Amino acid sequence: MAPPHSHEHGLTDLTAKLRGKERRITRPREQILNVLRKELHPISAKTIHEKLRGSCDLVTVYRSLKMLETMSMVKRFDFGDNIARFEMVCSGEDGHHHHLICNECRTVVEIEECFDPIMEARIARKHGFRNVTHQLEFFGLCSSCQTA
Amino acid sequence: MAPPHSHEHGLTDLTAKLRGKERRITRPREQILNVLRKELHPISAKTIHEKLRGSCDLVTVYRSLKMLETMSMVKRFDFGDNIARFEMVCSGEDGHHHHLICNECRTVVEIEECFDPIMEARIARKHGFRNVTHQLEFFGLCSSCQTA
DNA sequence: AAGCTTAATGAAAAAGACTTGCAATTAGTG
DNA sequence: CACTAATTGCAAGTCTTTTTCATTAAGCTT
Repeated sequence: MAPPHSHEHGLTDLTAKLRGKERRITRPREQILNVLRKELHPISAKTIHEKLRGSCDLVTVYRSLKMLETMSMVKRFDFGDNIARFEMVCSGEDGHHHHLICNECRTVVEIEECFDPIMEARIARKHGFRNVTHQLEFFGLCSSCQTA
Repeated sequence: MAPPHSHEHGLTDLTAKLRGKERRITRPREQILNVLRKELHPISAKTIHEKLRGSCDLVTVYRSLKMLETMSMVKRFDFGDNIARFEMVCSGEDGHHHHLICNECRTVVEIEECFDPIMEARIARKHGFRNVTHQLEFFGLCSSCQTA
């Protein structure tokens, strides 16, 4: 049984997910997942590319991330600075959680609290929407940046 | 007494806010506020520029919006597509609210429900953050797009 | 293990949102 | 009316992400 947030998703899962779906397991995709597996917080395509130290093109990172996102293996987050950041989805979970970001130093903290799902369901029903999810991020000043 | 969400913010408020602050009331700024006043949902700089039909440069729209944002006269929203959208802040309010966006046709619905402020305060305290706010948007499939 | 089909990659260029530099303009003051 | 500094327009630049297309290589099939 995998511990929660273990980020142990890897080649095995990739193989399983891609099986039968005219999709291929490639070097760049493995490597990108390896990088992501070690990260505790969402990182950008550019950062991933840097950590890969030129072993594949930045364009491939973008393409792979998009593909992995449609396979629900990574989740995209938006911290309001026009840079998409990605986190590996733990196997068995849907990757839904939120972050608290320092406006000053951009430190990121994972948040376990969530918007009330009952309220979300009510909002969906009220407006006739289906498959409603939400994107929620918190912003503020971390303790270090309050004094500085 | 202004009705809630009346969007009646205009030249008068602009004058009041800018008074004494080495800032000027200019044609483009008035016009941008006029456009924004008529809108029910957040719109992008590009859209504003189009509605102004070339009466000022797109760059000026960007600059004005940034300025109006620092004056708390408009609020920036982020619908996850790397396009900043702006809404006029109703006088007397802080403009804090959320939206429900259709993933398919991009229809926008204003949401009055909000994330529990007590929970937000707890999150802030727990991690030693101050001045914590949140960005919350809902995404789903609107009724029209469910059938299509 | 060689061959084949087609998905995936790299490299360059493009797209798109937004910013910056700078000379020309103009708001608002005296 | 003149003057000063904020604001504008235009061009060019930045930065993230996408597209094009020829080349490479996954993963069957035999």
